[in-house]
Amino acid sequence: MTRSTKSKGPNPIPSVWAREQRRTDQPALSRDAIVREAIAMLDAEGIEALSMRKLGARLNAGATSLYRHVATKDELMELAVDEVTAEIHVPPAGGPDWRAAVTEAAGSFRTTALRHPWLTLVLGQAGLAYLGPNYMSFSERLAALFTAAGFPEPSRAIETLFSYVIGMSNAEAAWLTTVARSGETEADFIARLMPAAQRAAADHAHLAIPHTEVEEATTDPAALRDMKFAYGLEVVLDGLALRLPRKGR
Amino acid sequence: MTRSTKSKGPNPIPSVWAREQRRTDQPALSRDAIVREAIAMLDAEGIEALSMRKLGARLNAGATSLYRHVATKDELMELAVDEVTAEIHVPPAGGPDWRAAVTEAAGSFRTTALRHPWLTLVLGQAGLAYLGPNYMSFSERLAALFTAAGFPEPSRAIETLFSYVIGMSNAEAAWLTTVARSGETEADFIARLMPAAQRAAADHAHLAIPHTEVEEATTDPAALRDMKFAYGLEVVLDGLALRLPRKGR
DNA sequence: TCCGCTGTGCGTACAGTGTTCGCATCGAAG
DNA sequence: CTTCGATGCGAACACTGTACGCACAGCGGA
Repeated sequence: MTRSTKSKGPNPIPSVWAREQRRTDQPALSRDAIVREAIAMLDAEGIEALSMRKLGARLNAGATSLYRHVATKDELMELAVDEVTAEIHVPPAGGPDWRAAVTEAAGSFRTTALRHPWLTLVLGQAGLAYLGPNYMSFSERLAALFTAAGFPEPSRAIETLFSYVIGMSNAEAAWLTTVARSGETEADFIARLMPAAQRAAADHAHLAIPHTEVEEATTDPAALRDMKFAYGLEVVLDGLALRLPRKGR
Repeated sequence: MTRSTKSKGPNPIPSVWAREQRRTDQPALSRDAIVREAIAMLDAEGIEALSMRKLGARLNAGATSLYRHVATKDELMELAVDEVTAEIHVPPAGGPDWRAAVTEAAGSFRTTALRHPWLTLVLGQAGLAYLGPNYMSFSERLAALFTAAGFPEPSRAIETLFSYVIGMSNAEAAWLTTVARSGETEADFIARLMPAAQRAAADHAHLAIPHTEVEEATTDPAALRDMKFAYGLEVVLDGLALRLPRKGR
């Protein structure tokens, strides 16, 4: 008994009293808490800053403890995607103005994608597997909307529209991520890069940037982005409207 | 001299003769060779299988030797993107049928993106920096095409169209990557997953998959994808055509 | 012929990553 | 009180991108 107490253990003094109580102030480790914190980290620090160790640290837990609630990091990302999908608002089907409803849904997707700039990246990385409940109900509501609008092949129309919406949102999110990393405001960032951009475009006859656009980009870049998105959205909606069997306008 | 020859060195016998000649059979290490091999690896093994060590090994070189020709892995990816961009064919501006020309350019982008399924991922990851020469000339040719077609704001039209094209291609590329990882043919993969998909859609009234589509998906899935892409492309082009000042049809 | 220089390859090392394994500890059930 | 399943976690493994400094090849000039 008087043998040296193998002092290699986690506690220098192997006494029950020296050991700290289990912390119950923190809301404990649970799948939901993990996903919530992961989303917060992704939003704040970007997609490549999220590591299981850092996430564990923020939850006052060891890195490997997370694996009791989540099979793998990829699965965690799927859960995060599904969680965030719930933020997208799709108006109920059957309203009088299908274009307004679809515009609302598309805009809601965009603002969600810009609030969580990693969303479209993760969505694009895995071609499948996103059959989470929130994602399913999002799809269902969209399908209902387009069916009620009278589209003979609603899934085609949805695929077309959201290819545009996702593509555009993804580009915007990537841009905003770059801006955020620079630490400057968007307008300052643009102003600083403009000379280089114009020098690069100098050799190409058709790439000149009109003065009015330079003006707006350095004044209210967010408004310019809003307008660009709205423009493309109208284009796609116009094209889709032509597929409507008469009278749907 | 009879002391034990510190056998920790790279060569067991530290003799000039034991050392192997510098290999000159291999075409030497150069930036171009590195980029070419990187693209080959990306195409064959996917984006997350590319590591500097494996790439070095394939070039009969040490991992860190690559850094003499390439500043960082991100830079290497930019170079790969630009290299691959040269494969996209954009018809010359001023032809009689702008729709056919734009359709050709969009289709060429798509096939390139499907041949290199990592393209859209990398494109989306960095919002900027892709001002490589090939990418610039690609943009220039597109701008020329849309300007000649008579669009008052060609950059808006291009942005709209390619948001759709990139969004759609990205989704397809991700899907094909998933299929490839399964080791099955696309049709088999679909057939195996269909029951699960239908079970998942059972609770949602508007998500049923029409029988004709199930039929085609399990028979000639590539043709179905072609058709979906073409459908959305026509939609967008119809919408764009409405912005043409009269007579452009 | 020799010297130094510059460009190139690379072995070693560092700080990180996702994930596995086995041990310690807990609350609840028998 | 004992037993058991669930949970936390330290250590370890096989990787990753990349900085650093040494070794050496070829070359221009003395």
